[in-house]
Amino acid sequence: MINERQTELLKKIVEDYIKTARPVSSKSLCEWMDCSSATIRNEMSYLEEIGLLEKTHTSSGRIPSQAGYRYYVDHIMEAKKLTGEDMLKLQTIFHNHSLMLSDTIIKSMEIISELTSCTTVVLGTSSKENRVTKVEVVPLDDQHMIAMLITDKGHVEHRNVMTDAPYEMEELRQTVDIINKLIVGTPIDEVSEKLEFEIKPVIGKYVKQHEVIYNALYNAFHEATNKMDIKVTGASNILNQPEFNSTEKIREILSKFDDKDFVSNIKEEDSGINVYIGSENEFDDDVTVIKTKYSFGGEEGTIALIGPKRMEYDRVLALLDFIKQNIDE
Amino acid sequence: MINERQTELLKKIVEDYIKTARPVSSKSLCEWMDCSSATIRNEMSYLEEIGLLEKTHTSSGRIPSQAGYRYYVDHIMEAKKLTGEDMLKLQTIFHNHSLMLSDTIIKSMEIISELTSCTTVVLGTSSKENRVTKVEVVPLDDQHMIAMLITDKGHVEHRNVMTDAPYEMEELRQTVDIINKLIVGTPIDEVSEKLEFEIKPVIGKYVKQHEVIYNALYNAFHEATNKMDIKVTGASNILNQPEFNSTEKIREILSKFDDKDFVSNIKEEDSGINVYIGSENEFDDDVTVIKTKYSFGGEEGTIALIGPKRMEYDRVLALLDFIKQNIDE
DNA sequence: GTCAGCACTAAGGATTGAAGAGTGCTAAAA
DNA sequence: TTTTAGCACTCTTCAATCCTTAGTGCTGAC
Repeated sequence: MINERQTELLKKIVEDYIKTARPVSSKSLCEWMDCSSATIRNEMSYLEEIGLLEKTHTSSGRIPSQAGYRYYVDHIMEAKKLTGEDMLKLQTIFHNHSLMLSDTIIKSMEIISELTSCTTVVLGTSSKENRVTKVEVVPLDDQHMIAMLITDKGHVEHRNVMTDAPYEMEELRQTVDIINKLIVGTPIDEVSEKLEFEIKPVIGKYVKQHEVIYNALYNAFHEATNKMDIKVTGASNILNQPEFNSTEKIREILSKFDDKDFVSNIKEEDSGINVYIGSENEFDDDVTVIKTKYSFGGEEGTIALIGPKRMEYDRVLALLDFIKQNIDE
Repeated sequence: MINERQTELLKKIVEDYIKTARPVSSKSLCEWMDCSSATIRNEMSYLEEIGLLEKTHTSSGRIPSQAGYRYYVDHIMEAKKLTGEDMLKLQTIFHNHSLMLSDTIIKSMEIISELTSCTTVVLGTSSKENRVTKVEVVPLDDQHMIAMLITDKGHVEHRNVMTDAPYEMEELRQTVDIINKLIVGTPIDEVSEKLEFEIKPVIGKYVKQHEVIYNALYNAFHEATNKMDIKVTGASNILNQPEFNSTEKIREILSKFDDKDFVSNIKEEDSGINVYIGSENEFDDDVTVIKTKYSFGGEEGTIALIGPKRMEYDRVLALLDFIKQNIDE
């Protein structure tokens, strides 16, 4: 479809534009291509014709179109090694073993956000593979308690619970015993169901105050097994990018970052590292979203990076790849 | 210092400016004050002379100066009741008892942020009054475990821990038993100390693998008792305010919101609801910070609201007061 | 296929002019 | 002594205009 020289040219234009954020003119490439600007213009107009380049106005230089970026990412760009500097910054975090995995991920994404002036998102859920290891309830007073749920993969959720009426300690103990006997080993996405249809009747049989205690605990565990952690880091870093210089655009993008339901849509299904450029993503036509799934033990989630279409694809991919590798240890 | 008519005038100017975000002209107040614009100009120029008003340029209308806002807040503004609408939106949250307190606070601050187009901050710590109720450790495999610490006021912290070398289950159990026997009742700010100087020697005496297990647990509990929760909500809402219409300003403010160390400085010492206008706060000369301490059971923290100096002080104060009241139940 | 040359286009910046919204000041009226 | 009408003056805002500059497209020759 496009010959070698055109490929080289496209590569150069994409990379120049990524670096400078200004349309690339034919003249600026004369020296590099060792020919006149007219020749380059001929090639450029061909690349424009087939949709890989575009102009911002009739007499401007060329910038890559969405398809141009796509072609660059798919066919031209070479995988890059991390620079020593980038690697160093991340490694110190992964070598700090006292951090929880989720904190490690969040911290590294913070760093990536700074390194690349993009915004990063970490979506965590505990996966279906998690099974309940233990349920623990610590009473506080006669109407409050803490309910904890621990899974075999090391995930912990806890909720402060208030009952609608005072309860008896002994009855609470009984209830928890029953739950523990019946629930251990249940995959967490089946916990609510199991509580309602299998465990509730048993409790009803043995415990007097079953209504009050069961309801409170059911709510706590139901919530705990259905929550999704969302962490957006470095939302302001993306403002360093010259394309976000209108307050309108900023408002638009940032309010999307604030919208949890919207952000949680970023969740990735595919297992590789995938690049969604412009309209290919649901987020905004002016950004590129790069995302990948991770899973370690029972923690499972998506990490994503959001930046201008004009982003350093090779570097960003190298960084994400490094993180992904490290999560899988 | 200023007579009644001047007070009325200042009040009107502040409130008009808060509403419209435009300098208030003498002519626009003629009808309201039932006199000519010249008379109003005379009064205005006096208020300017004593520093309560200022102009944006020689022939503009007047806007309140920082001192003007201060005077308004201290001497003129009347406490306002919440409107039914505002109250309704908040009440539904406070009546949902299945939420943890901290979630309730965060949710209500989200709503306030939206209602007022300000950004809100919730800083939570578990106070010194929290005492350890129980320490629980759940082993995952021979090098991983979950360490949990529960306080009498219902605060829970947990960490996934990895030891430097494999450990024996039995030894872990012994260690945890010892810790539990000695640590219950300790105020959480003394936990690290107690572990190091009183508990470590005992463990050393009875447990073979004490180094490996103790170190891992010490790190977990040390971190857990020193952490501070920071939650910034509605950072993008503040962008609706017309004063934040330059990308420079936006960048400046938002990057401060992203800086956790900076945000944690907002912590409030005083117990009332306090208003810090412009240079009175550490945040930025162009904003007002309103903050107050809350404490409920052992949870203690600060809630703050950050917006333009031109904010609806009466409404914001009423909203914060309502939350404060509700936290204290 | 490459290139020099030229006509053409749009953006960006500087300048100008007119309109509008205010003020300050002064002298007269109340 | 306070209020007011009137006027000169200041500054902002907006649109129109002009110039410069950085590009392109095209053509015809090499």
